[in-house]
Amino acid sequence: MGYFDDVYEVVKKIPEGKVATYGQIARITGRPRSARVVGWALHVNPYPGTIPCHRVVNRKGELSGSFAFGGMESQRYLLEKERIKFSKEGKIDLKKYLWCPKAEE
DNA sequence: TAGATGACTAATA
DNA sequence: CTATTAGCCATCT
Repeated sequence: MGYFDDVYEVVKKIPEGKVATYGQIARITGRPRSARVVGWALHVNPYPGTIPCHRVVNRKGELSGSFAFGGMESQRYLLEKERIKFSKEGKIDLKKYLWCPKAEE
């Protein structure tokens, strides 16, 4: 399905202990303005065992509000399990945990 | 088929 | 800082 596959390819590459934003994935996939499509791709999430949706957050580093895994609790749990900590407001410190694909590749 | 919706972001005022 | 507009593409009605 076109663009969705690109999104999945990128999201699958997110290493443990790191998070990525929709906009970031959108740029990597070559569509800097398709952040919505990224969100939709994760929303349908056809490969829940392959797509680490919990590592994808919005630009502010917070959870997206409508999680498709079993609630944001699961997302928070999974992230904390990967050494990612949340601030009081339930946000992630992007300064430390934001994935740097350029450095990875 | 056409119009509206959605886990978003960036630019502009 | 907030509010509004536009852009993207798959899916639903």
